[in-house]
Amino acid sequence: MAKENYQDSHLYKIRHSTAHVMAQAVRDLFPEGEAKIAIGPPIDNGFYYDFDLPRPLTPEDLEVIEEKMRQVLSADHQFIRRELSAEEAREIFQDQPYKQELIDGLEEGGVDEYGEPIEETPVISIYKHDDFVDLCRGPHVESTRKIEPDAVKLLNVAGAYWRGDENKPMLQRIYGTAWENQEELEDYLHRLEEAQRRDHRKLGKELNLYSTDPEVGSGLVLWKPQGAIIRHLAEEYCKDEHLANGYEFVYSPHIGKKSLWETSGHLTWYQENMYSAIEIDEEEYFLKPMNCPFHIMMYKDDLHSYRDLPLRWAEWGTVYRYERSGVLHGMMRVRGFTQDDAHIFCSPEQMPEEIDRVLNFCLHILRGFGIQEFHAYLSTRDPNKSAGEQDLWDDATDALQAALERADLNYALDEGGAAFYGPKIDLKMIDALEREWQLSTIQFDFNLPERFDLTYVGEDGAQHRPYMIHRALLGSMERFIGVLIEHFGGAFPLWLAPVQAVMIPITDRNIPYVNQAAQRLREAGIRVEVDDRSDRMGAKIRDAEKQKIPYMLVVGDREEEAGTLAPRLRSGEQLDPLSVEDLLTRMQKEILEHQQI
RNA sequence: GCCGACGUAGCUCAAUCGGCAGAGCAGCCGCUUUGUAAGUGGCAGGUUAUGGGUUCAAGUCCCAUCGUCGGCUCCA
Repeated sequence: MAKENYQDSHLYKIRHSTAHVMAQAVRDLFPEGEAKIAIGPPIDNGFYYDFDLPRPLTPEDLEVIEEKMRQVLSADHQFIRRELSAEEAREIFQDQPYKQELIDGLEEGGVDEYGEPIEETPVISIYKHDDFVDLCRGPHVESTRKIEPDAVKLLNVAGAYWRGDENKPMLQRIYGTAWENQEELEDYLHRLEEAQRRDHRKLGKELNLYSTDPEVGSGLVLWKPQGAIIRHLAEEYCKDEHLANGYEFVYSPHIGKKSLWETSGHLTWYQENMYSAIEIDEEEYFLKPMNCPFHIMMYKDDLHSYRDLPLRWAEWGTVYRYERSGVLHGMMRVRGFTQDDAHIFCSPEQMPEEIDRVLNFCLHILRGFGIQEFHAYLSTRDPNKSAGEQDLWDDATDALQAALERADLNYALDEGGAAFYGPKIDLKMIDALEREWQLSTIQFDFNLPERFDLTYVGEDGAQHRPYMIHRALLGSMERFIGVLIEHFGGAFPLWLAPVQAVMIPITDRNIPYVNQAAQRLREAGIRVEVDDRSDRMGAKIRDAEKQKIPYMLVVGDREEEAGTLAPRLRSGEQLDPLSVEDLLTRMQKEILEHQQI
């Protein structure tokens, strides 16, 4: 739903109004004046409200609050708007320090009551329902009667900084959801449950793809065979495509001397995200948080002519970054990960075409994995923290924008969101719970070529500064496979499935025939297993379904006599019996499909 | 890092008020030879995350550490 439509919708008003009712209920849970209320906007799929309370809220509190809300909602309390002066508002909210701060902001102008910047001069208004008054721009439903009590549910309590600033007090945030009717609420809760089934952490365990261990360390992923084969296949496909698209591969070490990271500026700008120094022979080394300095040193090892450019150097480079403990998340946000990194060195003239190439290559790769939907962002310069000449920035930003438009991508502008060293395009995917994860990034760098004094000899015989583009298409193997697990809900397409087919003999009599057929498939490169346990077929099918194996090949006496296999797909669909050769043809065709996009 | 919740067998979970650590699945050993989502009997499996404390007695209460989850902040 487009944001504008949502903000004008009835549902938006319902959620906004429900947030007020929740704040009222929370206020009533505490002695007068002890509950300080902050802000409570509608969000996608619900609303929240932030409070500063004398004690932490418990799940039991949520039930009490919900019950109180139902009482208020089943009565007919009008939402009444009134505009007033800052002076009068301060009087009304005299025991509410957070509201006082909001009123100050509104009076100064330039921000709305949520602290978001706005163009127009804000009008200060309050909304009152029952005995609860809140500073609010609205809009609201006419009356609490317009909200269905059975379509409201409080979900959880979380911490949130006042005004999103980690130097400000930590408040308690209650998340809730509200819908037009009970059926919609239940649909939503059902969708949430479904989404949780797709969580890569859950599937990672069920499908035995990866693990982590406190003894190894937080945010360090152990790729088990079933996960490693998926990664291997993904890498193999990508690497072949890189070679076919004008890239060369390089390798670089995992550590580098302190002086390297001083020159690159990482020790100045990035040290808090780096693992601490390793000292040996009175020399300090650091684990690499990025691959760029190494690729740059390789560039510097030779004298380059304009005829050599562009150079496209790729590396599946494993980097280590200290991520704060609270941000770690399954495979999606980790401390050690392998980027499908590349650096492109080109002349200024080549730059627009290179950007185009990279973006198209990126889209090609993602489509090869069946990924069609993502959110594209163009991040532009923050004048307060950036290196490089403005006209260089303008050229680069124009090139990125032009490439996005030529590729016919919808994108959002993230103004001032660029890194200090250059503008960028990011592609983000959403996970099962609609959280965004950045995968692809195409970044300009006006900084490192300067710092390392990179040059090439131009047609004119003079030294010129090359342009440098950092890019990662999958982002990191950890995050990408994590996203992919959720994208497919664990049911990987045939080419990526760890086990592509399982042979299911109905009786032990059929095992020799089945082994023979399996051998033929294996020789043809199919990853096949034989389930020769003395279990019933039904149990074997159940296990294969749980492992989301694409092909179940049932063989009983009938098939054996006819020289066929009876395939069942994981969708439950049963195909007509096929000979091994016909099955192989079918599977091989299906395996290659992803490359023909 | 911050706020909150949580941590019991490989997995999913029980264990009343602080009073004998238990089940299903998975595993192993049998029996069963099966026709499209769980055949059946037995065996084994535990320093209740780790370390301290309170108590006659701790999975349960307290403290610390580690880890996980939900958010926030961050994400060159």
